[in-house]
Amino acid sequence: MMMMGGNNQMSAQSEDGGSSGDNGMSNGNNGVRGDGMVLKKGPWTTAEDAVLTEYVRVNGEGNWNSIQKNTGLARCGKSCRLRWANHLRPNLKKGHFSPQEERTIIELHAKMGNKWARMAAQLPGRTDNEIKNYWNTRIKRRQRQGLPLYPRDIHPHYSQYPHHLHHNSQPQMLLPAPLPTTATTATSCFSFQTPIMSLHTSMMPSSLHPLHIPHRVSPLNFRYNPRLATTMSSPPNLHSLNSDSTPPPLNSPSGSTPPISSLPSPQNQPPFTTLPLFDYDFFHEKKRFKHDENHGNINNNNNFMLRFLPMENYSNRVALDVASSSSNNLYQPYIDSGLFYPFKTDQDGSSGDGLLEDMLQEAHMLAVKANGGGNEEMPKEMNGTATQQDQEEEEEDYSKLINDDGPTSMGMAINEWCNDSGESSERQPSAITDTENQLALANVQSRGNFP
DNA sequence: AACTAATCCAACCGCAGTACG
DNA sequence: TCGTACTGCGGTTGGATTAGT
Repeated sequence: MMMMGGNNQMSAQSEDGGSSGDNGMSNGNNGVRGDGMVLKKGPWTTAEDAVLTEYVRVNGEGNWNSIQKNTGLARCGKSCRLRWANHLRPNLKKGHFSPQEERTIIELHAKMGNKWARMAAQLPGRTDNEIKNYWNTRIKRRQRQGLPLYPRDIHPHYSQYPHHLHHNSQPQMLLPAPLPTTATTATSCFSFQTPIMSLHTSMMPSSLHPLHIPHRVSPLNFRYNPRLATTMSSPPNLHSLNSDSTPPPLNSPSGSTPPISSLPSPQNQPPFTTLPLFDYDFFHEKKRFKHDENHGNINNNNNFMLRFLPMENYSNRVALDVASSSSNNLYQPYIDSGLFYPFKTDQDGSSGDGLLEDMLQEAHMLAVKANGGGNEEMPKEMNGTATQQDQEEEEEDYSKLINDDGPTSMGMAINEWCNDSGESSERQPSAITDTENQLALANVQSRGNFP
Protein backbone atom coordinates (compact mmCIF):
# COMPACT_ATOMS: atom_id res chain seq x y z
CA MET A 1 0.00 0.00 0.00
CA MET A 2 1.14 3.44 -0.69
CA MET A 3 2.33 5.36 2.27
CA MET A 4 2.53 9.03 1.98
CA GLY A 5 5.34 9.24 4.48
CA GLY A 6 3.42 11.28 6.93
CA ASN A 7 3.52 14.94 6.23
CA ASN A 8 6.72 14.98 4.34
CA GLN A 9 5.86 13.78 0.95
CA MET A 10 3.60 16.49 -0.18
CA SER A 11 5.49 19.06 1.80
CA ALA A 12 8.75 18.19 0.16
CA GLN A 13 7.04 18.12 -3.12
CA SER A 14 5.63 21.50 -2.52
CA GLU A 15 9.00 22.88 -1.73
CA ASP A 16 10.56 21.22 -4.70
CA GLY A 17 7.89 22.65 -6.85
CA GLY A 18 8.80 26.13 -5.78
CA SER A 19 6.19 26.40 -3.09
CA SER A 20 3.84 28.19 -5.34
CA GLY A 21 1.24 28.17 -2.66
CA ASP A 22 -1.50 26.72 -4.76
CA ASN A 23 -0.18 23.36 -5.65
CA GLY A 24 -2.86 21.69 -3.67
CA MET A 25 -6.48 21.24 -4.33
CA SER A 26 -7.52 24.80 -4.57
CA ASN A 27 -5.35 26.20 -7.26
CA GLY A 28 -5.52 29.89 -7.48
CA ASN A 29 -8.00 30.22 -4.68
CA ASN A 30 -5.82 31.59 -2.01
CA GLY A 31 -7.70 33.51 0.58
CA VAL A 32 -6.75 37.08 1.19
CA ARG A 33 -6.79 38.47 4.67
CA GLY A 34 -8.13 41.83 5.50
CA ASP A 35 -4.64 43.28 5.64
CA GLY A 36 -3.93 41.95 2.20
CA MET A 37 -1.91 38.96 3.28
CA VAL A 38 -2.46 36.03 1.00
CA LEU A 39 -3.35 32.88 2.85
CA LYS A 40 -1.77 29.83 1.45
CA LYS A 41 -3.58 26.64 0.66
CA GLY A 42 -2.45 23.24 -0.35
CA PRO A 43 0.22 20.99 1.08
CA TRP A 44 2.20 22.14 4.00
CA THR A 45 5.90 22.63 3.78
CA THR A 46 8.31 21.43 6.43
CA ALA A 47 9.07 25.06 7.24
CA GLU A 48 5.41 25.75 7.88
CA ASP A 49 5.19 22.65 10.00
CA ALA A 50 8.11 23.85 12.05
CA VAL A 51 6.52 27.22 12.61
CA LEU A 52 3.26 25.69 13.66
CA THR A 53 4.89 23.13 15.89
CA GLU A 54 6.95 25.71 17.65
CA TYR A 55 3.98 27.95 18.18
CA VAL A 56 1.93 25.18 19.72
CA ARG A 57 4.86 24.10 21.84
CA VAL A 58 5.06 27.56 23.34
CA ASN A 59 1.42 28.58 23.42
CA GLY A 60 -0.43 25.34 23.49
CA GLU A 61 -3.31 24.29 21.34
CA GLY A 62 -6.13 26.62 20.54
CA ASN A 63 -6.29 30.16 19.31
CA TRP A 64 -5.55 28.90 15.88
CA ASN A 65 -6.29 32.14 14.18
CA SER A 66 -3.75 33.87 16.34
CA ILE A 67 -1.02 31.73 14.86
CA GLN A 68 -1.29 33.45 11.58
CA LYS A 69 -1.30 36.82 13.23
CA ASN A 70 1.60 36.14 15.54
CA THR A 71 3.88 34.13 13.34
CA GLY A 72 3.16 35.40 9.91
CA LEU A 73 2.34 31.91 8.83
CA ALA A 74 0.18 32.29 5.77
CA ARG A 75 -2.32 29.75 6.89
CA CYS A 76 -5.77 30.23 8.24
CA GLY A 77 -6.49 29.02 11.73
CA LYS A 78 -8.62 26.30 10.43
CA SER A 79 -5.84 24.91 8.33
CA CYS A 80 -3.44 25.15 11.25
CA ARG A 81 -5.73 23.24 13.52
CA LEU A 82 -6.21 20.53 10.96
CA ARG A 83 -2.54 20.25 10.27
CA TRP A 84 -1.73 20.00 13.91
CA ALA A 85 -4.45 17.56 14.72
CA ASN A 86 -3.83 15.26 11.84
CA HIS A 87 -0.08 15.39 11.41
CA LEU A 88 1.93 17.31 13.90
CA ARG A 89 0.57 16.60 17.31
CA PRO A 90 2.55 14.12 19.35
CA ASN A 91 1.69 10.48 19.80
CA LEU A 92 0.13 10.19 16.42
CA LYS A 93 0.26 6.74 14.99
CA LYS A 94 1.18 6.40 11.40
CA GLY A 95 0.79 3.54 9.05
CA HIS A 96 -1.77 0.83 8.66
CA PHE A 97 -4.41 0.16 11.18
CA SER A 98 -3.74 -2.94 13.15
CA PRO A 99 -6.32 -5.72 13.00
CA GLN A 100 -7.39 -4.73 16.47
CA GLU A 101 -7.84 -1.17 15.41
CA GLU A 102 -9.79 -2.22 12.36
CA ARG A 103 -12.03 -4.32 14.48
CA THR A 104 -12.55 -1.41 16.83
CA ILE A 105 -13.44 0.87 13.99
CA ILE A 106 -15.99 -1.55 12.66
CA GLU A 107 -17.51 -2.00 16.05
CA LEU A 108 -17.60 1.70 16.73
CA HIS A 109 -19.11 2.42 13.37
CA ALA A 110 -21.76 -0.13 14.04
CA LYS A 111 -22.55 1.69 17.23
CA MET A 112 -22.34 5.31 16.25
CA GLY A 113 -22.23 5.57 12.50
CA ASN A 114 -20.11 8.20 10.82
CA LYS A 115 -19.01 9.85 14.01
CA TRP A 116 -15.38 10.01 13.10
CA ALA A 117 -14.25 12.26 15.85
CA ARG A 118 -15.93 10.17 18.49
CA MET A 119 -14.44 7.10 17.00
CA ALA A 120 -11.02 8.69 16.96
CA ALA A 121 -11.38 9.37 20.65
CA GLN A 122 -11.54 5.64 21.16
CA LEU A 123 -8.45 5.01 19.09
CA PRO A 124 -5.40 6.66 20.64
CA GLY A 125 -3.08 8.13 18.09
CA ARG A 126 -5.57 7.97 15.28
CA THR A 127 -7.33 10.88 13.71
CA ASP A 128 -10.86 11.22 12.60
CA ASN A 129 -9.67 11.87 9.10
CA GLU A 130 -7.67 8.69 9.10
CA ILE A 131 -10.60 6.68 10.31
CA LYS A 132 -12.90 8.29 7.85
CA ASN A 133 -10.56 7.52 5.00
CA TYR A 134 -10.18 4.00 6.18
CA TRP A 135 -13.89 3.51 6.36
CA ASN A 136 -14.56 4.98 2.97
CA THR A 137 -11.90 2.79 1.49
CA ARG A 138 -13.41 -0.16 3.23
CA ILE A 139 -16.80 0.60 1.82
CA LYS A 140 -15.43 0.68 -1.67
CA ARG A 141 -13.44 -2.43 -1.20
CA ARG A 142 -16.25 -4.40 0.30
CA GLN A 143 -18.58 -3.25 -2.38
CA ARG A 144 -16.15 -4.23 -5.02
CA GLN A 145 -15.74 -7.62 -3.49
CA GLY A 146 -19.38 -8.07 -2.87
CA LEU A 147 -18.80 -8.56 0.80
CA PRO A 148 -20.87 -7.35 3.69
CA LEU A 149 -19.76 -4.18 5.33
CA TYR A 150 -19.98 -5.63 8.78
CA PRO A 151 -18.84 -9.03 9.87
CA ARG A 152 -21.51 -11.40 10.88
CA ASP A 153 -20.98 -10.89 14.57
CA ILE A 154 -21.31 -7.14 14.46
CA HIS A 155 -24.76 -5.74 14.27
CA PRO A 156 -25.19 -2.06 13.51
CA HIS A 157 -27.44 -0.35 15.97
CA TYR A 158 -28.71 2.06 13.44
CA SER A 159 -31.32 2.04 10.78
CA GLN A 160 -31.56 -1.02 8.65
CA TYR A 161 -31.71 1.08 5.55
CA PRO A 162 -28.83 2.44 3.60
CA HIS A 163 -28.42 6.17 3.73
CA HIS A 164 -24.96 6.48 2.44
CA LEU A 165 -25.98 8.38 -0.63
CA HIS A 166 -26.95 11.29 1.51
CA HIS A 167 -25.21 13.19 4.16
CA ASN A 168 -25.96 11.52 7.37
CA SER A 169 -24.44 9.68 10.16
CA GLN A 170 -25.98 6.35 9.64
CA PRO A 171 -23.80 3.38 9.20
CA GLN A 172 -23.96 1.74 5.86
CA MET A 173 -25.54 -1.56 6.36
CA LEU A 174 -25.86 -2.60 2.82
CA LEU A 175 -23.63 -2.10 -0.07
CA PRO A 176 -25.19 -0.91 -3.25
CA ALA A 177 -25.05 -3.54 -5.83
CA PRO A 178 -22.48 -2.88 -8.49
CA LEU A 179 -23.44 -3.64 -12.01
CA PRO A 180 -23.75 -7.32 -12.19
CA THR A 181 -21.08 -9.05 -14.03
CA THR A 182 -20.27 -12.61 -14.65
CA ALA A 183 -16.82 -13.89 -14.08
CA THR A 184 -16.47 -16.53 -16.63
CA THR A 185 -13.53 -17.94 -18.33
CA ALA A 186 -13.42 -19.20 -21.77
CA THR A 187 -12.96 -22.75 -20.72
CA SER A 188 -14.81 -22.87 -17.49
CA CYS A 189 -18.03 -24.66 -16.98
CA PHE A 190 -19.18 -22.46 -14.20
CA SER A 191 -19.17 -18.98 -12.97
CA PHE A 192 -18.18 -18.60 -9.40
CA GLN A 193 -19.43 -15.55 -7.76
CA THR A 194 -20.14 -14.05 -4.44
CA PRO A 195 -23.23 -12.20 -3.50
CA ILE A 196 -23.50 -8.49 -3.31
CA MET A 197 -24.05 -8.78 0.35
CA SER A 198 -24.12 -11.30 3.00
CA LEU A 199 -27.47 -12.57 3.95
CA HIS A 200 -26.71 -11.96 7.53
CA THR A 201 -27.00 -8.27 7.07
CA SER A 202 -30.26 -6.52 7.52
CA MET A 203 -32.04 -8.86 5.24
CA MET A 204 -32.21 -11.66 7.67
CA PRO A 205 -31.45 -12.54 11.20
CA SER A 206 -27.81 -12.34 11.83
CA SER A 207 -27.53 -15.83 13.08
CA LEU A 208 -29.08 -17.22 10.02
CA HIS A 209 -27.00 -18.61 7.36
CA PRO A 210 -28.70 -20.35 4.53
CA LEU A 211 -25.78 -21.94 2.92
CA HIS A 212 -24.04 -24.94 4.08
CA ILE A 213 -22.28 -27.90 2.85
CA PRO A 214 -21.39 -29.85 5.83
CA HIS A 215 -18.15 -31.21 6.88
CA ARG A 216 -16.19 -33.12 4.36
CA VAL A 217 -14.32 -35.82 6.11
CA SER A 218 -12.19 -37.12 3.39
CA PRO A 219 -11.77 -36.94 -0.33
CA LEU A 220 -12.41 -40.61 -0.30
CA ASN A 221 -16.05 -39.80 0.17
CA PHE A 222 -15.97 -37.88 -2.95
CA ARG A 223 -17.76 -40.09 -5.32
CA TYR A 224 -21.03 -39.44 -6.88
CA ASN A 225 -23.84 -41.21 -5.24
CA PRO A 226 -26.96 -41.31 -7.39
CA ARG A 227 -28.93 -42.35 -4.37
CA LEU A 228 -28.06 -39.24 -2.55
CA ALA A 229 -30.64 -37.14 -4.29
CA THR A 230 -33.38 -39.39 -3.13
CA THR A 231 -32.14 -39.77 0.36
CA MET A 232 -31.51 -36.19 1.25
CA SER A 233 -33.97 -34.49 3.43
CA SER A 234 -36.57 -32.56 1.56
CA PRO A 235 -36.34 -28.86 1.17
CA PRO A 236 -38.68 -26.83 3.30
CA ASN A 237 -42.13 -26.24 2.06
CA LEU A 238 -42.00 -23.02 0.15
CA HIS A 239 -45.66 -22.43 0.48
CA SER A 240 -45.42 -22.29 4.20
CA LEU A 241 -43.63 -19.00 3.99
CA ASN A 242 -45.36 -15.91 5.07
CA SER A 243 -46.83 -14.38 2.00
CA ASP A 244 -46.93 -10.94 3.52
CA SER A 245 -43.24 -10.61 3.47
CA THR A 246 -42.33 -13.12 0.91
CA PRO A 247 -43.09 -13.30 -2.74
CA PRO A 248 -44.75 -16.48 -3.76
CA PRO A 249 -42.33 -19.17 -4.64
CA LEU A 250 -41.29 -19.19 -8.18
CA ASN A 251 -42.61 -22.12 -9.99
CA SER A 252 -40.37 -24.40 -11.79
CA PRO A 253 -40.95 -24.81 -15.44
CA SER A 254 -43.19 -27.60 -16.34
CA GLY A 255 -41.82 -31.02 -16.10
CA SER A 256 -41.59 -31.36 -19.82
CA THR A 257 -39.79 -28.14 -20.34
CA PRO A 258 -36.17 -27.98 -19.47
CA PRO A 259 -35.68 -25.24 -16.95
CA ILE A 260 -32.48 -24.11 -18.52
CA SER A 261 -34.10 -21.31 -20.44
CA SER A 262 -34.76 -19.38 -17.33
CA LEU A 263 -31.21 -19.29 -16.26
CA PRO A 264 -29.18 -16.15 -15.93
CA SER A 265 -27.62 -15.00 -19.12
CA PRO A 266 -25.82 -11.88 -20.23
CA GLN A 267 -29.23 -10.40 -20.77
CA ASN A 268 -30.54 -11.73 -17.53
CA GLN A 269 -27.86 -11.26 -14.99
CA PRO A 270 -28.34 -12.27 -11.44
CA PRO A 271 -28.25 -9.51 -8.87
CA PHE A 272 -24.91 -10.30 -7.46
CA THR A 273 -21.55 -9.16 -8.35
CA THR A 274 -18.60 -11.10 -9.50
CA LEU A 275 -15.61 -11.78 -7.43
CA PRO A 276 -12.73 -13.75 -8.83
CA LEU A 277 -12.36 -15.74 -5.71
CA PHE A 278 -12.13 -18.89 -7.60
CA ASP A 279 -10.03 -19.22 -10.60
CA TYR A 280 -10.87 -21.21 -13.53
CA ASP A 281 -9.09 -24.33 -12.50
CA PHE A 282 -11.20 -24.36 -9.44
CA PHE A 283 -12.60 -27.73 -9.90
CA HIS A 284 -10.09 -29.60 -11.95
CA GLU A 285 -12.54 -29.67 -14.72
CA LYS A 286 -10.05 -30.93 -17.20
CA LYS A 287 -10.21 -34.17 -15.44
CA ARG A 288 -13.65 -34.40 -14.17
CA PHE A 289 -15.31 -32.63 -17.00
CA LYS A 290 -12.97 -33.45 -19.78
CA HIS A 291 -15.77 -34.72 -21.94
CA ASP A 292 -16.80 -31.11 -22.35
CA GLU A 293 -14.24 -30.92 -25.04
CA ASN A 294 -16.49 -32.97 -27.22
CA HIS A 295 -19.31 -30.56 -26.97
CA GLY A 296 -17.71 -27.20 -26.95
CA ASN A 297 -17.81 -24.88 -24.08
CA ILE A 298 -21.11 -24.97 -22.39
CA ASN A 299 -20.35 -21.74 -20.77
CA ASN A 300 -20.54 -20.01 -24.09
CA ASN A 301 -24.25 -20.25 -23.88
CA ASN A 302 -24.31 -18.70 -20.49
CA ASN A 303 -27.13 -20.87 -19.55
CA PHE A 304 -25.52 -22.53 -16.70
CA MET A 305 -24.07 -21.14 -13.64
CA LEU A 306 -23.16 -22.12 -10.20
CA ARG A 307 -22.45 -19.70 -7.52
CA PHE A 308 -19.99 -20.81 -5.01
CA LEU A 309 -20.27 -18.97 -1.81
CA PRO A 310 -17.81 -19.66 0.92
CA MET A 311 -19.02 -18.74 4.31
CA GLU A 312 -16.88 -20.62 6.66
CA ASN A 313 -13.54 -22.25 6.72
CA TYR A 314 -13.42 -24.43 3.78
CA SER A 315 -11.53 -27.15 5.47
CA ASN A 316 -14.70 -28.03 7.24
CA ARG A 317 -17.59 -26.32 5.62
CA VAL A 318 -18.39 -24.79 2.36
CA ALA A 319 -21.48 -23.00 1.36
CA LEU A 320 -22.77 -23.61 -2.08
CA ASP A 321 -25.17 -21.35 -3.74
CA VAL A 322 -26.77 -22.61 -6.83
CA ALA A 323 -28.15 -20.17 -9.27
CA SER A 324 -28.51 -22.66 -11.99
CA SER A 325 -31.12 -25.00 -13.07
CA SER A 326 -31.67 -28.59 -12.64
CA SER A 327 -34.20 -31.11 -13.65
CA ASN A 328 -33.56 -32.87 -10.47
CA ASN A 329 -36.65 -32.79 -8.37
CA LEU A 330 -34.76 -32.38 -5.21
CA TYR A 331 -33.17 -29.11 -6.15
CA GLN A 332 -35.85 -27.90 -8.43
CA PRO A 333 -37.66 -25.40 -6.23
CA TYR A 334 -34.48 -23.79 -5.25
CA ILE A 335 -32.40 -23.97 -8.30
CA ASP A 336 -35.00 -22.87 -10.73
CA SER A 337 -35.64 -19.86 -8.60
CA GLY A 338 -32.03 -19.06 -8.32
CA LEU A 339 -32.28 -19.72 -4.66
CA PHE A 340 -29.92 -20.84 -2.09
CA TYR A 341 -30.16 -24.36 -1.09
CA PRO A 342 -29.16 -24.84 2.47
CA PHE A 343 -27.27 -28.01 2.62
CA LYS A 344 -27.52 -29.44 5.97
CA THR A 345 -26.64 -32.98 6.56
CA ASP A 346 -27.32 -36.25 4.99
CA GLN A 347 -30.52 -37.78 6.02
CA ASP A 348 -28.71 -40.26 8.15
CA GLY A 349 -27.26 -37.41 10.13
CA SER A 350 -23.78 -37.86 8.83
CA SER A 351 -21.75 -34.94 7.82
CA GLY A 352 -22.94 -34.90 4.28
CA ASP A 353 -19.70 -35.75 2.61
CA GLY A 354 -19.68 -35.31 -1.06
CA LEU A 355 -22.65 -33.05 -1.37
CA LEU A 356 -20.75 -30.34 -3.08
CA GLU A 357 -19.20 -32.75 -5.43
CA ASP A 358 -22.49 -34.36 -6.13
CA MET A 359 -24.03 -31.04 -6.82
CA LEU A 360 -21.37 -29.97 -9.20
CA GLN A 361 -21.41 -33.30 -10.89
CA GLU A 362 -25.07 -33.28 -11.38
CA ALA A 363 -25.17 -29.68 -12.44
CA HIS A 364 -22.54 -30.31 -14.99
CA MET A 365 -24.38 -33.19 -16.50
CA LEU A 366 -27.50 -31.14 -16.71
CA ALA A 367 -25.66 -28.38 -18.43
CA VAL A 368 -24.20 -30.73 -20.96
CA LYS A 369 -27.58 -32.14 -21.56
CA ALA A 370 -29.08 -28.73 -22.01
CA ASN A 371 -26.59 -28.03 -24.73
CA GLY A 372 -27.62 -30.94 -26.79
CA GLY A 373 -25.32 -33.39 -25.21
CA GLY A 374 -26.25 -35.89 -22.67
CA ASN A 375 -25.23 -38.99 -24.49
CA GLU A 376 -21.63 -38.69 -23.64
CA GLU A 377 -19.89 -41.00 -21.39
CA MET A 378 -20.70 -40.53 -17.79
CA PRO A 379 -17.81 -39.51 -15.62
CA LYS A 380 -16.35 -42.48 -13.96
CA GLU A 381 -17.23 -41.18 -10.60
CA MET A 382 -20.81 -41.05 -11.65
CA ASN A 383 -21.26 -44.40 -13.18
CA GLY A 384 -19.20 -46.17 -10.63
CA THR A 385 -16.46 -47.31 -12.95
CA ALA A 386 -13.72 -45.24 -11.47
CA THR A 387 -10.61 -47.21 -10.91
CA GLN A 388 -8.38 -46.97 -7.94
CA GLN A 389 -6.10 -44.73 -9.95
CA ASP A 390 -8.99 -42.51 -10.89
CA GLN A 391 -9.88 -42.18 -7.30
CA GLU A 392 -6.35 -41.40 -6.29
CA GLU A 393 -6.08 -38.74 -8.93
CA GLU A 394 -9.32 -37.36 -7.75
CA GLU A 395 -8.13 -37.23 -4.21
CA GLU A 396 -4.92 -35.59 -5.24
CA ASP A 397 -6.76 -32.94 -7.19
CA TYR A 398 -9.12 -32.31 -4.41
CA SER A 399 -6.39 -32.18 -1.88
CA LYS A 400 -4.66 -29.60 -4.00
CA LEU A 401 -7.82 -27.74 -4.34
CA ILE A 402 -8.28 -27.44 -0.66
CA ASN A 403 -4.81 -27.28 0.68
CA ASP A 404 -2.73 -25.65 -1.95
CA ASP A 405 -1.29 -22.40 -0.77
CA GLY A 406 -0.95 -21.04 -4.23
CA PRO A 407 -2.73 -17.90 -5.24
CA THR A 408 -5.32 -19.75 -7.21
CA SER A 409 -6.14 -22.11 -4.44
CA MET A 410 -9.74 -22.19 -3.54
CA GLY A 411 -8.84 -22.81 0.04
CA MET A 412 -6.77 -19.69 0.11
CA ALA A 413 -9.47 -17.71 -1.52
CA ILE A 414 -12.03 -18.92 0.89
CA ASN A 415 -9.89 -18.36 3.90
CA GLU A 416 -9.14 -14.91 2.66
CA TRP A 417 -12.78 -14.31 2.19
CA CYS A 418 -13.55 -15.57 5.64
CA ASN A 419 -10.86 -13.45 7.19
CA ASP A 420 -11.87 -10.41 5.31
CA SER A 421 -15.50 -10.76 6.08
CA GLY A 422 -14.90 -11.73 9.65
CA GLU A 423 -16.83 -14.87 9.16
CA SER A 424 -16.59 -17.32 11.90
CA SER A 425 -16.02 -20.97 11.46
CA GLU A 426 -17.73 -21.80 14.65
CA ARG A 427 -21.24 -22.30 13.57
CA GLN A 428 -22.20 -25.84 13.03
CA PRO A 429 -24.17 -26.77 9.95
CA SER A 430 -26.58 -28.64 12.07
CA ALA A 431 -27.52 -25.38 13.70
CA ILE A 432 -29.28 -24.31 10.56
CA THR A 433 -32.91 -24.95 11.05
CA ASP A 434 -35.62 -25.36 8.52
CA THR A 435 -37.07 -22.11 9.70
CA GLU A 436 -33.84 -20.43 8.90
CA ASN A 437 -33.82 -22.09 5.58
CA GLN A 438 -37.21 -20.74 4.85
CA LEU A 439 -36.21 -17.28 5.92
CA ALA A 440 -33.21 -17.49 3.71
CA LEU A 441 -35.33 -18.60 0.87
CA ALA A 442 -37.75 -15.76 1.36
CA ASN A 443 -34.89 -13.37 1.59
CA VAL A 444 -33.35 -14.44 -1.64
CA GLN A 445 -36.67 -14.38 -3.37
CA SER A 446 -37.26 -10.88 -2.18
CA ARG A 447 -34.10 -9.82 -3.90
CA GLY A 448 -35.81 -10.44 -7.16
CA ASN A 449 -34.19 -10.60 -10.54
CA PHE A 450 -34.04 -14.28 -10.57
CA PRO A 451 -36.21 -16.05 -12.99
C1' DA B 1 7.72 0.85 -21.81
C1' DA B 2 3.63 3.38 -22.04
C1' DC B 3 -0.76 4.13 -20.87
C1' DT B 4 -4.94 3.79 -17.98
C1' DA B 5 -7.51 2.70 -13.99
C1' DA B 6 -7.71 2.21 -9.26
C1' DT B 7 -6.41 3.51 -4.82
C1' DC B 8 -4.79 6.32 -1.09
C1' DC B 9 -4.94 10.22 1.69
C1' DA B 10 -3.87 15.18 2.72
C1' DA B 11 -6.28 19.10 2.60
C1' DC B 12 -10.12 21.59 1.49
C1' DC B 13 -15.12 23.24 2.07
C1' DG B 14 -19.51 24.07 4.22
C1' DC B 15 -22.15 23.69 8.09
C1' DA B 16 -23.31 23.57 12.96
C1' DG B 17 -22.44 24.36 17.69
C1' DT B 18 -20.45 27.22 21.18
C1' DA B 19 -18.42 31.18 23.47
C1' DC B 20 -18.34 35.80 24.15
C1' DG B 21 -18.98 40.70 23.90
C1' DT C 1 -31.04 38.81 21.98
C1' DC C 2 -28.00 39.34 18.38
C1' DG C 3 -23.79 39.24 15.83
C1' DT C 4 -19.26 37.61 15.34
C1' DA C 5 -15.40 34.63 15.90
C1' DC C 6 -13.80 30.33 16.87
C1' DT C 7 -13.84 25.45 16.83
C1' DG C 8 -15.10 20.93 15.44
C1' DC C 9 -17.17 17.72 12.38
C1' DG C 10 -18.29 15.27 8.23
C1' DG C 11 -18.17 15.15 3.26
C1' DT C 12 -15.57 15.97 -0.86
C1' DT C 13 -11.75 16.84 -3.91
C1' DG C 14 -7.84 15.99 -6.56
C1' DG C 15 -2.76 15.00 -6.77
C1' DA C 16 0.43 11.20 -6.07
C1' DT C 17 1.22 6.58 -6.27
C1' DT C 18 0.41 1.88 -7.41
C1' DA C 19 -1.58 -1.80 -10.05
C1' DG C 20 -3.15 -3.55 -14.19
C1' DT C 21 -3.15 -3.98 -19.22
